[in-house]
Parts: sequence; structure tokens; C-alpha cells
Amino acid sequence: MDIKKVEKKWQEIWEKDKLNTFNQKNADKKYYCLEMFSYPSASKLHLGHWYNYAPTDSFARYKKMKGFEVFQPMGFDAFGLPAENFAIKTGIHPKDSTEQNIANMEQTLREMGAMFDWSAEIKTCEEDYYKWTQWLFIKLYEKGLAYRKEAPVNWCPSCNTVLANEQVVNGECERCHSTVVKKNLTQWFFKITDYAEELLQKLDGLDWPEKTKAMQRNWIGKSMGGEIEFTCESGDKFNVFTTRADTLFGVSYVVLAPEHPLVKTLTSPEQKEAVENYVFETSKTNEIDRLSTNREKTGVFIGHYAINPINGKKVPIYIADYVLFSYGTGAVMGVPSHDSRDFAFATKYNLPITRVIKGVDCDDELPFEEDGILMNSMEFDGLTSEEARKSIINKLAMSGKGTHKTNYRLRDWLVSRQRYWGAPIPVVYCEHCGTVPVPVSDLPVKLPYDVEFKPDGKSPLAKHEGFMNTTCPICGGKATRDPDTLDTFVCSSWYYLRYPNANNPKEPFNPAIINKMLPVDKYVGGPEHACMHLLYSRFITKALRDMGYLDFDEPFKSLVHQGIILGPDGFRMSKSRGNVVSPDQYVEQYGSDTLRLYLMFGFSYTEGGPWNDDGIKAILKFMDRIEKLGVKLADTKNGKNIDIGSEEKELLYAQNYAVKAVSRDMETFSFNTAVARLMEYINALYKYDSLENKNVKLFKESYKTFMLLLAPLAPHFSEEIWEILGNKKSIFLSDYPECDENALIRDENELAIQVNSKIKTRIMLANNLTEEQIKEILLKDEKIVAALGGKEIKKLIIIPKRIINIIV
RNA sequence: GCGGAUGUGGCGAAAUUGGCAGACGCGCUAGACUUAGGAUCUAGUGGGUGACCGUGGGGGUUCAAGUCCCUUCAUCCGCACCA
Repeated sequence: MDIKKVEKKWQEIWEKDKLNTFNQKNADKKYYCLEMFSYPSASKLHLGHWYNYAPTDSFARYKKMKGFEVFQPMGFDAFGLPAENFAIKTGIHPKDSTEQNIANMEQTLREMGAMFDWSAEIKTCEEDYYKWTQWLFIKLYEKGLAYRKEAPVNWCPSCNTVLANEQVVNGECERCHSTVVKKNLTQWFFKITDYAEELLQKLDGLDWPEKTKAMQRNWIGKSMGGEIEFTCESGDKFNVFTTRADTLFGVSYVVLAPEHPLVKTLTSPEQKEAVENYVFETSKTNEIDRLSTNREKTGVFIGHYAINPINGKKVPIYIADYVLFSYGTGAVMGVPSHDSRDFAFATKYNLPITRVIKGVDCDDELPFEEDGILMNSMEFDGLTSEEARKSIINKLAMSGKGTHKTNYRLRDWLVSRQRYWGAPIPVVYCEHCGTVPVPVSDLPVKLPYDVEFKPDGKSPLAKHEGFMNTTCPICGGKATRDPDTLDTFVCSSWYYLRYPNANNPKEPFNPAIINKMLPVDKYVGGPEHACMHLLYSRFITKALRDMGYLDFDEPFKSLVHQGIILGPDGFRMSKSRGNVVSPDQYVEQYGSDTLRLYLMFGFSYTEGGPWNDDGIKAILKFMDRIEKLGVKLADTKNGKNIDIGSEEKELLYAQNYAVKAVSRDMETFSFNTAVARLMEYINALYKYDSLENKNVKLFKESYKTFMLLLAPLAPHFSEEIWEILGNKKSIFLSDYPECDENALIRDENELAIQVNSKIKTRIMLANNLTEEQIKEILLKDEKIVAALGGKEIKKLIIIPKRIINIIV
């Protein structure tokens, strides 16, 4: 068949008949199947897109044939840095290039033949969309979940611009490789930390890959411990956070982060110069270096002492850059005997090392970091570490010097970007009224087109007077806008809520519709978003729930990560390596169904692997065999009926086995085995075809069943053959075949016979035999008798339909 | 260092969850039909070839282990001075 013509033909028919459009009337049977939307890139679709979208579309089509009302939308994550960088390089405006890219990608996505509901398409850079992204910001602000503070950001001194975290690779700017430095700017944050505990707890109930859940757990980084108050000789007080309160008697010094405010007030005149030098040096170090584990521990004594509240012992106060001001209290207690970092530090600066924990039945050489039994700890001696952690904090609590405390490593989400191509932050600053959110009725705050976006260290919008100068919505006086734009992850943190309401001009989403359509039943995309997009989306969903807009807790019930298709050389495809394989040539030459089938057959979906097109031949042959048989059957008259004999039973067995196996495989994204089962099934059909006398009616039905199983995996091709067979309606309006379990029951099976667990022979056995009958048959078999060698049978293990083990 | 995986023929990969390892393919070998074939079809294809050995290595549990337990090695990914 002329595959290009056929594809076009069916794509037009599907579109005309609105086959892929979600029907809200059937929302009770909804199945929300979502693939992560794409960033509009200049080159068309790459293999990664295909690998994400084509097999998932087959899954969605399978669900549709199973009777679900499938909603599978597609859109574009259209704001972001690459378009802006492209603009800086070429002078082509980000809006123009993005629109062009989207147009190209839309076309190739349509050519793929996926059942995307284009009536629900969204593009995050359009006013209709970013208006509601701004709405989201304002709602978070009103709820106290968006706030503004000064914070250090990544700054590239050569590009003269702020970089997103993702653009900092090993401490360097990804474009010019200059060392990135920290610079303090006033920024907007979302208070994701308010949800740290729920984000952690609710992971347990999600049908997500274990690895992804583990990554989020790590990222959230819950640790339970206590805060303990140390009092300085000066009378100043500070808290340390520790998970090892049981080692409190082993403290031989304390360390403040160099940024800690007490450093200035406590430093003695003799130590002033050394401390100031150290603080200065630290401020120059970039965070990557500072956080490197294998770096030597350094620090400076500040010339002041603090009192350990548990035993009144006086200990020196140091500053050291391995203590982070941003985590815990920015101060730690140093217990060299039971922490390897402290051990290294104490050894270097000749501080005392006192053991306070002894190990139980293990090598407890210092530094000993495991739990054990307390010693040198006064009344706590003899307690286990676990008991002591509680009782020591409890004792301190009585005098107000200690509390149990849980810390998280998760930080608030910095959403300001000093960039042009994003949603403007909908806030104005008024001389009288201060920070004022733009009223929802005034949204969107439009992103102006005529902006100078060449980087010079300032937000591009700051230079646009027409944009910047405005009036205060409260007092009507002079005000200026926030010149920053929102991180594009804000746009993508709620897009799945917009799809079912894509054309709603009045609200971002209708709560009644959302509560019916969400959560997403199956979400498919790359694993690289584990701690960004997937975490942000969960946060936003929970925040909107707490504002009363939703009544579900989690946006994505079930998540699948597709694997990565590597270049033929086994490395990640990249232009610089020159190993990029484009899907276009294959689509052009063989058609989209062929490429789709091969992607499904050639790889384990969640694994991926190096590209190799040898297997395409196998798919072409497979499709050719299907077509030949279909054309032949379409021309065959039913003829005289033949009774159901053993050949017919075999055919029905093959058919029902395929139905059962393929359904199971489709459910679990095991596309490679689903295709394999279909290959087996077509082989069985050919085998039946080679017979002299056939039950043509049954044969045709069997072939139709085959086509129905194939349809989700090769949509255009299947439609065409379906039509050749004489069907008038789309194959996707047919029901998916059901397995007839009775056809899978065989009268007899071949069993492997083992003697003392070694296979000796195989024999056919009827399934309804008793143990005695089986024994009788076995003892008549020459090979078995020989293997038994006249020995007495001690035990007979029979696994029906599979194996028999004779123990002698 | 912590966390998550992966390791099976020449290659891509399967294995109903403890029951005949290598399904389905690619490649290869032989044959058929052909002027020809890089088309199509048929047969064979883990290794040795006697009955034995084979799922990274070593141990264990079991009638039975790719699958469960212990141990070890290698590779990939993520996080990493988080007190």
C-alpha cells in the first residue's frame, strides 16, 4: 500500500469525524492520559519525542478501544531561555521563532498520527494562558505562599546575566564556561517548604517509579533531631541543630557558619583580622567548591567561648565554611569522636576528642558514627543512642534549652527570573502602598513585544518604560512594575489543570470539571523532572486544594518514565557528537506506523538503548505478511463450513492467548512483548492458512481479532486493512477483543519429566489424570525407566501442565 | 559516602513471579524458487556435542533458583560537608 497516502487519508478522516476529541458527556468513563508537553525547538520532532509520544499514544488508543473516554491533549511549554538565547544570537524575536517552531512541531505531531485532542491545545506563552499563570501567582500571594526577599542568585560575570540553576553546570555557565558567582538580589519565592511533610508522606500512595519517589524523598531531606541552645560568655545565645543529641557530652567545640550574624559581635579583637579574612575568602568561593565533600576542612577560632548546656563545659567557638548558614540554624556542635568531619577538623586544630558512645559487638574505632551505648555522659551512661536522643533533649527542655525539631533540606522555590521571555510577575511597587498585586480583573500583565533583550545585567523589561511605569491599583498614584518574569516551571506546574478547560475565557479552570477530570490517570515523560516539575506540580495542586479550588491531593496518580534512545554509538545523541538520528528519514521512507512499531518492538520501553535500524526490516516484513493475508482473505469466499477440529482449536488457542497476553502487556507498557505476541499470532494464522481444508469463516474472524489487537500499535495501517476487509466504520470504534478462557484450556500438555531434578524427557499428558494414573504412564516410558535405574521412587512432585519431578 | 537501578547467546531482548532459560526478532548456516537477489519461502542456530555445562563472581535455602537469602565485583543514573 502507498503508506504516505494512507496516513494522510486516515488523519483527515479522524479529524473530520472528531474521533480524538474528548466528549465531556462521557466524563464518567474518562481516562486522562498525559505526556509531558514539549519545548518548541527549531528542529522538528526528534526520536526522543517519538519515543515518548508514539508508544504512549498506542496505550491511549488501547484504553479507548477498551471503552474509556480518553483525553489525550498536547501543548507547548513555550516560554523559556533557549528561545531568548536564540534571539540574542540571531536577532529573531522569541515570539516569532517560538510561533514558527510550534507550527512546525504541530505539523509533525499530526503526521505522527497520535490521537491528540487538538481542540484542547495550550501554549504557555499566549495571553490566554499566562494570564492564569499570573492569576496563580496572585492567589499564592494572597494565601501567603508567595513572598519576596533578598537572596543570592547565580551570576555569570561574562554574559553579564543571571542564570537559572539548570544553566549552571559544575559551577560554570553552560554557554561561556565562566565561573558562576553568587549575587544578592531581591527575589520572589514560593513557600513550597510549607508542604514538605505532605509532599513526603503522600509519595507512599503514588504509583510512580521507586527511583523517582526516592529522589523526591532525598530532595525533601527530612531529618529529625533537636535544637540545643548554647550560651556565650558574652550572654548571647544561639541554637545548634543536631540529629545526634546522644553525643552532646562529646562536644569539644562549636562552629558557626561564616555568615552567622553573631560572628561580628563575638569575635575578639585579637582574632578579628583572621576571622574577617576567612569570611571574605568564603564569600568569594563559589558554592560548588564550598560544598565539595573532599575539600579539606578549614576554620578559624573567633576568640570566644560558649557553654554546653548539658554539662556546663566551656568550648571554643569557630567559624568554618563547611557549615551552611542556609540549613538548620547555621550553627553546629562539633563532636569529633562521632562525626568524621568533626574528627578531621579537631585533628587539624588540636581539639580534644572524647568518646561518649561505645559500639555493641562491632568495631567502634573513632570516629564511630553508628548508634551504641552512652558513656562519659553522667546520668545518661548505659542508655542506647536512641533512648538518649530523647531523654537528653527532654532534660534540656525543662530548662528551656532544648526542643525536638525536624528539619528539611527542601528550600523555597525561587521563581523570579531576570529574563524577558516569560510571564511577567503581576506585581507593582507603589511609593505609598508598597507591594501591590495586580487585581485579577486587570490581568494579564502583557509581555511587551518591543523589548531590548540583549543581556546587560538588568532584567530586559526594566528598560521598557511603557511597561515599567504604571499606576497603583489601590491609590492611583505612580507605581512601577516588577521587571522580572516567572520561572517557566511555574507555567508547567499547573498546565494539566488547564487542558480540560483550554477554551475557558472566564477562569483558569472550572472546579467541577477539574474534580471530575483529574487526577491524571497516566503521566508519561522523562525522569529528568523528578525534583523539579513533578515536585512543583504536586505542591501547586496541594496549595490550590487548600484554597478550595480542588478536592484531590495529587495531580499524577500513575507515572511512567520512558527510557532514552541513545545514538548508534551508545552515547546520548548530541549535535556536537554528531550521532543524532532523525526520525524524519524513517517516516518519509517507511511511514509513521513502521517507526512507531519499531520503537515499541526494538526496546524495552522504560530502558531505551542505542539506536539501531536493523530491526526495522523485521517490522516491514511483519507488516507485509499482515497485509498479504488481509488482502487474500478479503477476496476469499466463506465456502463450506468445516467443523471445529484440532487445527481450529489450535487457532482459537493462539487467538485467545494473544488477546490475553497483548492486553496484559499494553497495560504495563510492555510494548516489545505485545508486538512479539502479535508476531507469534500472525505466524499461527499463516500456519492455519497453509492447511488444505479451512474453516474460512472462523479464519476470517481470527484475522479480524488480530487486526483489532494491532490497531492501537499501527493505527493508519490497521484502519486501511480494516477497510479492505469491508468494514465501514473506523476500527477505533470497535470493541477490544475479550479473551475466552475456555479456549485456553487444553486437553493435554507437554510436561518435562525430571528424575532427581534433571530433565530426562518430555511427554504429553492429559490434564485430568490422577497421580496414580500419571505414575503408571511414567513407569511405562523407556527413558524414564532407564533413568530410574530400578531405584525406588521416594517422592513425586507434579506441577500441573508444567513439570514432574521424580525423586529416587 | 548515601540513594536507585542494571548485569542473561554474536546483537535487541523474553521468562506466566520459585517450575522445561533464551519467547519474539536481528544476524548467521543450509536448502527451495529464481537470469539474478541485499526479494520471498523452508529448516537449523547458547556452548560442548554421550547422558554434561550454562543467566557478572562466590556461598546458601529448596525436590526445583535468572527469580529468594548472604557476600563480592562491574556499569549507569540521581544526590552529596544537610550537622
